[in-house]
Amino acid sequence: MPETDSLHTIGAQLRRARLAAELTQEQVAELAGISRPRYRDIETGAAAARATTLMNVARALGLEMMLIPQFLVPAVDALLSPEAGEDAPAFAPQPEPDDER
Amino acid sequence: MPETDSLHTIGAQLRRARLAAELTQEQVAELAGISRPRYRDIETGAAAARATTLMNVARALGLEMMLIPQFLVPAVDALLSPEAGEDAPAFAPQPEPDDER
DNA sequence: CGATATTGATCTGAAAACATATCATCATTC
DNA sequence: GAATGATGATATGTTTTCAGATCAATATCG
Repeated sequence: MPETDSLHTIGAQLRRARLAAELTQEQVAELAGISRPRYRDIETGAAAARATTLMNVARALGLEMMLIPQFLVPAVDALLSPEAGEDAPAFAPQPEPDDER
Repeated sequence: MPETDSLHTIGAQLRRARLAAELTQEQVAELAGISRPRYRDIETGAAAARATTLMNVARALGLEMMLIPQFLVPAVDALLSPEAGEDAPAFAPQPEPDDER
């Protein structure tokens, strides 16, 4: 069970959110403060991002990274399933200046 | 808002889950397949883990990493609030968030 | 057709996450 | 007080993420 599966799952989720928001890879990368090639690798599952990078990318797409107790995952999935694909309502791409260096 | 806040938030969450499970840092590190110093840095928020590493750590603690649409975060938080986290009965006694419909 | 936009891909080099080893601190317990 | 166990911390070296640049493939459109 290579963790490449997890990477592809995350990437697919990001891609769906990105297309739903009608953003290009470059725009998401810009919002998340990373380069386009890097975002491409994350979205295609070619490479793992850092936790902080993934959080920035997720927020740029109107998503939030959360740690859920495993026994509550079904309940959360139930919350997600009905309106998972809702065309994004008020989603505010904030410039989010971050990433020290 | 530096992302060190995010790291501390995640770390605190991991620590709470670890103590609830009565595991040592070394045991969690072993379960997650990383070294103890590395897990310590993650738990204390001293350093960011890779997304894959964070997922392995989370699973070792009975947690699952999920990407939640931001507008659903309050609902998920409500699910988590009662007694998030430890000795898990097969299903949670949900206090029925008196949410209208 | 030619121009533009989006995405896929590769290369170089720097920065950060990793392992491993070692030592310090602070409890607890004998 | 000495021994044990858990945690904090530092140092060295390897691996991987990252930026930035560049080029190719595939649309889409005037």
